[in-house]
Amino acid sequence: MSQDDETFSTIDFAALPKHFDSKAAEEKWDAAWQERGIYHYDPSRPREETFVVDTPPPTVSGALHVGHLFSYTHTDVLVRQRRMRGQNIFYPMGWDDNGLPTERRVQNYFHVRCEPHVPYEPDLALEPASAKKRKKERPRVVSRRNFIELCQQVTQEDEQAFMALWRRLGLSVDWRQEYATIDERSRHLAQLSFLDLFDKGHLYSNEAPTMWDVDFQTAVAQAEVEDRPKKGAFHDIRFGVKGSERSFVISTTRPELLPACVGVTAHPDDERYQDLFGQQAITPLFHAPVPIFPSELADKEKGTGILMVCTFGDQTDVTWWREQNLALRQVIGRDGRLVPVTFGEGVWESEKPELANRCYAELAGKRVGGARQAIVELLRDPEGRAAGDDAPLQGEPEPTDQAVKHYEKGDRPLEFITTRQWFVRLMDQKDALLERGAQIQWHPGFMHQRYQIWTENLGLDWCISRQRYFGVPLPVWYPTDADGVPDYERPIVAASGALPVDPMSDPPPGFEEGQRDQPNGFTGDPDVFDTWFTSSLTPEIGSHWWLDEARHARLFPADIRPQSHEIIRTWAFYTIAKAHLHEDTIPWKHVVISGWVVDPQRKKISKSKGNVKGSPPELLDSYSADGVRYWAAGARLGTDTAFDEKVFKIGKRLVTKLYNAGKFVLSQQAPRAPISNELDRAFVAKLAELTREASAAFDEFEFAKAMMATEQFFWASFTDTFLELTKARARGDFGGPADQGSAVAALRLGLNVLLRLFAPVLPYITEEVWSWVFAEETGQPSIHAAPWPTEADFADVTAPDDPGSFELAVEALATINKAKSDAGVSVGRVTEHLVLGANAATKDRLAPVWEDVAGAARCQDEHLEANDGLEDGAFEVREARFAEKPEKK
RNA sequence: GGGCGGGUAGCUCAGUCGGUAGAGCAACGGCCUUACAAGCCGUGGGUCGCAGGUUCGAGCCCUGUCCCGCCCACCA
Repeated sequence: MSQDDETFSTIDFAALPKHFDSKAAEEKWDAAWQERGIYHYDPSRPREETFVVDTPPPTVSGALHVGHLFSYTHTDVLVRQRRMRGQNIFYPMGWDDNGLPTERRVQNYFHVRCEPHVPYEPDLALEPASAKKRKKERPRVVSRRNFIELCQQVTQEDEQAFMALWRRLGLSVDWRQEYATIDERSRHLAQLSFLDLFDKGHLYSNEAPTMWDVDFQTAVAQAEVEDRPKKGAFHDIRFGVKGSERSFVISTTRPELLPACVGVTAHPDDERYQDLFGQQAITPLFHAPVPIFPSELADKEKGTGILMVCTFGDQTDVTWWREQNLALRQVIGRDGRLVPVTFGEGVWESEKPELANRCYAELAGKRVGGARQAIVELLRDPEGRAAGDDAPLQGEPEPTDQAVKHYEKGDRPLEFITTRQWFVRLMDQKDALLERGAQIQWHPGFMHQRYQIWTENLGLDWCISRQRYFGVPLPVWYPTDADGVPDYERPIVAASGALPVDPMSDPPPGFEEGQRDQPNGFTGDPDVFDTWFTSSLTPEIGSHWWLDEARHARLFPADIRPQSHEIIRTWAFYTIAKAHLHEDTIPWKHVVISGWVVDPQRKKISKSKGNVKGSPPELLDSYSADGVRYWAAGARLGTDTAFDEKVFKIGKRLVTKLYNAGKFVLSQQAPRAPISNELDRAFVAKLAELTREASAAFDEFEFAKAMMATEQFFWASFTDTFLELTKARARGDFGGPADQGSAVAALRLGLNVLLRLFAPVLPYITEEVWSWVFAEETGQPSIHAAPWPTEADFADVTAPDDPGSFELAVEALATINKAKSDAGVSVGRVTEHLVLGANAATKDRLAPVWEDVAGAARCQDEHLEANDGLEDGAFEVREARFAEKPEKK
């Protein structure tokens, strides 16, 4: 590098490698950025200068896929632009290692099973289990605390790998702000959240029918439920009426629930059944008398219009059961099998207990599917009838398509099973939560509706307890009476100073460990939280809510929550609910929703569908981090994007072009001079316009628009045109030192500004080129700490005399190039003689930039002629003679 | 069943206030040109899903409709 006051400082062109080594640059610059701490959050700066990101913690249970690269790049692009605008960035990274996927992995990896009731082993040291061991030996039983420690051990390796990938992708995360959803602080805050909600009266526990997964054997929340299409069949079954010859036919898709029938209902206006209301129906096979009542919820058009109410077939059954105060006959057990019961005893009323028990013996112990087959056979036998002469089953089952509720991670339909669970009251907060949603800005705006619809349709309080082992324990114990029976109505909640606690290994306040599960002692609640109970605190985990009030005040509410749209009903919704219930506020100002990466068939790319194309490391190797980021940044928020390798290639090409253009511009030697030439000033005016456009787009979170405008300008207005037009003058082929200096100054300003406009999307190549000259010249060692371009960058350059002179020069050169193309000669061929026509006005306007056009066309003898037949701004080559192809050396 | 988003060149996508349809890639033709052949110059390519309506004028606004994707819905 040479430098003095008289000339521009330049690079030695020949000293730079011919090709840009992106992988080496990624290693070099990542290390430099970490070392300089340019991503560090500065707690001393005020809140209004700070931009707080509530980063989604990726699940640490598998590998990251291309969808992660996509959406995390979006956030990073926004963050980098804000950083250049001078904001103090808080950009943490969390790891979601809390939940079922990790639980499964740890079980497999160490060949262990968690059992909350066994004691903690402080010195437990396990090795990964061999395949042989997994096959031959029974899994080792460990305490919940040990299980959590094993999890942390397993996830640590993955977290290292994830971090390496994120850093290579160029995410400008402050790694000092790392957290995991199972780490001590997250457990602490999740339990604090429980305590606070408990104190405020937003929590309750009760024993009630809850959606239950029979495989995982846990309660699940409404948000974790999805409908799946399933083939079912209507079974028409004849019921009797007590003390009457009357009968009626109900239609059901779940005949196996017949023993659980506790009522019959029809619409109050249904004339077919009005005479039955108030009477008792008799079920076939089990001959249980059940009340017949009217209900607006019954649909006259569905089935036969009259239906059986069971405990429990669906949510409506639960409603009827509550409203009508019906009996509870729970036939399906927690494992999904029909439990043994005896008809004629207790709630299991029957007018023919002997027949009922004989029939039920065919069902007991079977799963739902088996029981259904068995009961259909029983129903074909006239012996079980409750009315009429024929068999209870009327005709053959009629196939139908149904939508059946499933746990999103489960395989079998959910059942409603009565268990004791903890709930957060949300049904009384719906209006308030809708109002909170309206206070947040959603990008794109229509995503707000997803939130609204979900909130409006919310039908249940939030069930937060899970009968799993790995997770954050509920900080609750129950006192036991003299018989050792727990009193669930008087829960003992942990003291806030003692958190985090594990009630299965820690005693509650005021008790000794020796009193555990003893009469007049206590028992620990073995359940853990729904993972969303912790995940919904990510803004508070980042801000250290309650643990550091001053920090919390500076970081909460956050500015942006980036996330994908399928978890609006879970992550976004619960986070809003928590901030509302805890602090009576919104958790963030903006929600930024990325779309999905889809395959050419428009299906979401996911590992389970097997349509994942390239692994992230492969993509980064093939196309460089900048190339991958280019692809991601080209997608608007909320819009799905096709996985298209062509786009990665274009990104890589752009990186190469920036490298080459940078080398060229920064190796031009010339006397220092202000930007004075007409063409240069016209170019700068366009550059200023681009800057305004890109800045405005970023203000609206529209990074794709900003990048595409910059890219368009870079090729069409910089490398292909301005650079070609000024090349000869920059070399000093004509004009004086002022003209030459003006050209080089404008080229450098153009490069400098374009690098900064590209920097949020292409952090590596822009930093590389920036480092050659601009870092020292501007005193900004990193482009990522340099200011985002503004009007101030162009303040010293006076406006062009003719704002259209740049376009005229481009058009004139294009006209000459076309003549060369038509003549089959390269644009580099010397033009020995040229007569260019334009109308008089256009000719006069072109005059100030004509030398540059002629220089770019390599003219030796050029003439401009008036030709009033042409339109304004149009040119015509009237005479041209090109040099012979030079001899090859 | 309700709602949201999309449908524009072979492909991926822009399209501002309603004012003569754009870019890149691909294709085709030419070019080794003192930054770059990982490049450059040029050429062709459209019933804007379909049908109506409003308007002097519609890719854009209104109505209907088809297709794709997604979200939601009490599954008798």
